[in-house]
Formats: sequence, structure tokens, C-alpha cells
Amino acid sequence: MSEHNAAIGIGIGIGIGIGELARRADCKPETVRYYERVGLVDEAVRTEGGQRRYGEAAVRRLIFIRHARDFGFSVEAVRELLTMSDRPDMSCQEVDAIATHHLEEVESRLQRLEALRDELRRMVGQCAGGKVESCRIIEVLSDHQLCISEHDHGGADDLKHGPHS
Amino acid sequence: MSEHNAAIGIGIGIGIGIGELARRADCKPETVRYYERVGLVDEAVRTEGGQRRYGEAAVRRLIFIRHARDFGFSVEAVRELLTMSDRPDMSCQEVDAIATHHLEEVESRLQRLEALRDELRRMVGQCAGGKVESCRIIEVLSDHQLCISEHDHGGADDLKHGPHS
DNA sequence: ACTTGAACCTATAGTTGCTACAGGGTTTAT
DNA sequence: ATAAACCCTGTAGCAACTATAGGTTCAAGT
Repeated sequence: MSEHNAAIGIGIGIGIGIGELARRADCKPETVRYYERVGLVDEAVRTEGGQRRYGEAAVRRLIFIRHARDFGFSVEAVRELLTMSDRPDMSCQEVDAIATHHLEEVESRLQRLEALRDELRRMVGQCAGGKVESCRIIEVLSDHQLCISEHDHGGADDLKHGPHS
Repeated sequence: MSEHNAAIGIGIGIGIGIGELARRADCKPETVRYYERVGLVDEAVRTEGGQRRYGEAAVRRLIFIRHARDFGFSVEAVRELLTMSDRPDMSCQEVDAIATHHLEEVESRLQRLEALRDELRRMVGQCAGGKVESCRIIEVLSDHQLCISEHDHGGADDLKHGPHS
């Protein structure tokens, strides 16, 4: 049996360590411990010495989480998605709602980022390469009037916060 | 003279308080104090009672900062831009370099966000509205193979970190 | 059995750019 | 004189990790 399990990759009574788990989901051990702390992954079985050991289920769950995070879903959204994926009999309406909402946020962010890009292009395009004194970039930054779009290309925040649930 | 200054908006010996300053640059007093802490704005003159008072120069500087932040420049980038705008005789090469670099980052982020949007659209579009069991969204999240783009649509980080300097 | 070195443990602080308190003091207008 | 509106400092919080310090355990080789 252990040959079979070796082929699968995880022996039943043994399991893999946190490093190997992290490698399989393309993240770091710290991230896994973080997910455990915030309750996205269950507390792992421990060896006598206190080290975490994981099985196939944990690998699948972590890959799901990392993939959803890759898609930009917030940790809270991932938590909801996980809850639902644990209940296969449920209607997937809510899953769809979360994904659709997220898509909308990504689209609105895209629009604002495009406006920002246009404004930056204009700014950079107008720099004649002289002295700071007459630098178009500095001027635009000093005077909002010089922007085409009336205020708010999304703003710095837009580039920071992930779209939530 | 105080009538004239009232017209300008800031009396010479008096100055405005932090609240008024913040209002003029469309931010909050806390933000101004934060900028002071990190050295983006100078320490203000204080009243006898210890309250900050500002003049026109501070208003201009803060507006510049907020505008640059609106453009998505990081605080560190803003610091450099400020240093340069303080030296009008310098060549604006470096200004241009910062802005161009920032533009490039915005553009690359846009691309990844577009890929993400496409993937999300596909995912949402394929949801047939049945049970979670057969939910296409859950499936895609469980299995990266189902993505069109080979891995890495930018990732969650992309939606969080602002583009730096 | 022993030793080495990689992997692991916990707890805590740092990242970015603010924002939000708590628990006071000051200014200004009536 | 008193109240409303403003301001002060210091600290903690947000998201989602990442990094570090200082120690323990595991697995493999000799």
C-alpha cells in the first residue's frame, strides 16, 4: 500500500510537511500558517515533536485557496467559496453572485486604471526634456486643472485594495 | 493688509489650521500629520497652544502630494518628485524617468488585470446555474488546468500593491 | 548511536498608506 | 463663561502576508 501512496505522493500515516505542502500550492510555509490562523485551513495533525503533517485533502484545499487568491478574490470571499464548495448539493447561485460581483469590481478597476494610464501617457508625452522649471510632468502634478478627466482616475487606493467578495 | 490676505485666504501671521489645509487638498488632518511624520511635509509652525499653522506654500505642497498620490505614485516616488520640483534648475530627466517607469507599471498591471477579467468572464459565463457539484466556477478554482492563460494573471498581489517609484 | 543540516516551531514586528480611536487640550464665537 | 468646533499625542487597526529571531525536530548518512 505504501508504494501506491508513494505514487500518489502522500503516505497515509505519514503525510507531508508544511514546506512540501506549500511547494505544491506554490506558496510559502508562512502563508499556510497564516491561513491556519485565520481559519481558512484546518489545524493540521502534528507529529510527536509538534510539526504539522498534511494529507491530500489539505493539498487540494490549499491549491483551491491559492488559485482563488490568484484570481483576486479576497480572503473573505475565498472563505465563502470554500464553504460552498464543501456543500455540493447547494445551488451555486451564491457562488455565481460572488464571482459576478468580483468581475464587476475588476471591470470598474480596469476602467479607472485605463483613465490613469491615459493621463500618465499624456503627461509623459508632453515632457520636452528640459529643466524641471518647465517640466510638464511637474506642472500637471502641481495643477489638477491640467488633467483632462475631471478628477478621480481612481486614485492611489485603487491600486492598493483588492476587490472584496 | 489683513483684508488682502483674507482674499488670498491665508493671513500672514496667522495661517490656517490643519483641518482647513486638509480640506483644501481634499484629504484629512490625520493624513497631513502622517505626511509630516514620514517627512513629506515640513513640521508646521505652532501656536502658543501647540496647534499647527500653515501658509500658502504648505497648501501648494500638499496639493502636489495628493495629486501625485492620485496618480498612483508611491509615497517614496512622491518624495523624489518633490525633491526635484524643489530644484527648478535641474534637468527633468529624472522626473521623466520616474513617470515613465510608473506608466510602465500601470500598463503591465492593466494587461494582467485584463487577462484576469477575461478569465473571470469565461468562468462566470460558463456557470449554468445548477448545483455547486457541477459549478463551473468552483471547478475552475479547483483546477488550474481549466484556465486558458497558463498561470499568473497577475495574481492577488497585483490588485493590492501600488506601483512603486 | 551520533551527527549534521534542512526543515520546522512560536511569537513578534514589519510592510503600505493611511484611518480610527481614546482621552485629553485650545480656539473662537456668542 | 461656556459651548462648539477644532486640535493635540499616542496607539491600534486594516489586508494579506513576509521576515526575523531564537530555538526544536526530523531524516539521512556514517
